[in-house]
Amino acid sequence: MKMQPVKGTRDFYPPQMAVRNFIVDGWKASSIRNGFVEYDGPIFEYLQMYQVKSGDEIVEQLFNFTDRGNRHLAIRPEITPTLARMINKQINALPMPIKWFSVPRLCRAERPQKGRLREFFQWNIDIIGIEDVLADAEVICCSLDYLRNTGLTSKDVVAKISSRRLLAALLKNIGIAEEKLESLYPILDKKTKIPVEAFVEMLEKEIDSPETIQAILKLMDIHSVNDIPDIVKLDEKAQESLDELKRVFAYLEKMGAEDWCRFDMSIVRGLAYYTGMVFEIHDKSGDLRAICGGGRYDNLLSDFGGPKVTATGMGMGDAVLEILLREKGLLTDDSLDIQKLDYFVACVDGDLFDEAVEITTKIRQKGYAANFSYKTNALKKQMKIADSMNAAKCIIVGGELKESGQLVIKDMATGEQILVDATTFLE
RNA sequence: GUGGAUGUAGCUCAGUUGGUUAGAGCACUAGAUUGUGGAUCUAGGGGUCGGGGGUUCGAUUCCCCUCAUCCACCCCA
Repeated sequence: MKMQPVKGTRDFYPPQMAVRNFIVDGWKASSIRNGFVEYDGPIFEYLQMYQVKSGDEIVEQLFNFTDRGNRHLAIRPEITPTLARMINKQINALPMPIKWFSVPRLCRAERPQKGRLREFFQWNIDIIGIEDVLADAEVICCSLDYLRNTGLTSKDVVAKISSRRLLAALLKNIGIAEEKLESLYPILDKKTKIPVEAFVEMLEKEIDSPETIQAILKLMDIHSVNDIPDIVKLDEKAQESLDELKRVFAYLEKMGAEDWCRFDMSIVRGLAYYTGMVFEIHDKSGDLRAICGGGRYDNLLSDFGGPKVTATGMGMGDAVLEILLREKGLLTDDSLDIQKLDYFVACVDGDLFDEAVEITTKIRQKGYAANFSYKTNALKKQMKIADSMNAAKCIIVGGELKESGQLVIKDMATGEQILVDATTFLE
């Protein structure tokens, strides 16, 4: 019976695994540079955990199942709920602030397409317990820090930043009721993704007043924080939110990221739980979906039964990132080593085969990466294998060992070879 | 859930106005006077032409169904 891989999944053969490691290692290095520590949780949780903050629609996008104890479970589609659960559980013991990162493997039952799979990896960083927007700026900077380290520049990507709090205050100012906001966010989120007519049409379903719709259109067209007071009257709350957003940008400037960042009213994020700063990083050509997204979610921990603790964070998936890095030539198939050896042991004399195995074992016991050929075929052949395995050095076990107890050690990069005493070398 | 495109070797693809044993490059294996890698050359293995049905003397080619993949919608934590 021919078995097929499941839709939307990937097989990581060694070359693809090298790519995955390249990405994940970069994420981890950036996290550590920026002072985050790693955590992880289970790959499945109670289904209910994902229903708390999202509706039943989300459940259709989940891989869920029932275990033998009739527990309704789901494979994690994101790790933030797990994070909230874990932090709530130990909230009194954990030193604040918490700066944690994770690279969870996630699954969502969506239809696969470019940059979107059903199983993927997502880098998450979160800062919990810092109310100041300094934490928001730091999250953005850490994301950019990683991207900069891959070789991307501010010409390639841009962090688009806005504020849910500001948006809410402004919408209220133009006469939108508090309870309307939640249903409006997903529509506003589409502003730049669909034609204006379609956007207006969607708004008309929610809002009766044509003047209000016009006001929204004007609002969504704002491109600079400084233009806001000219377009909308600011009440105290809006002014506060605006000042806060300006402080985010001030911090970003101090962190040297101003070239990479800009205010963008159209960044809303579909998700309901964001309460403050929201951001997405996009490729500048705009052909790809968002590279990463995140923001402040001050109510999530309390929504999960904990105390009210402030939090901000972001997630970056591996699929879009890989496409972008390849497009920019920053990741090519032959730029990554699949294997690296300190030594390859080549045996050219059938009588010495057991010796060669012993020698390899001793080298391994000394802590080096070593491999040998399973056959004593032509040296030429074995050199080729050594080369394909990326061996730094090749040890030749042959006549010299028989005659004078010596080994030939060839440096594969320079081609130079030396004779060493086998016993001393292996001590 | 909707629409479009594509399925030929491990990979990227050619091919056939319907006609004998279906090809190339890369990869793999083995060689090129048997102790020296990255190159070149030679040879070899590997395909029920995605699957099923139909038309036909004959189908990889034409028709229908099906499955899969990719792309765009929907959605996107």
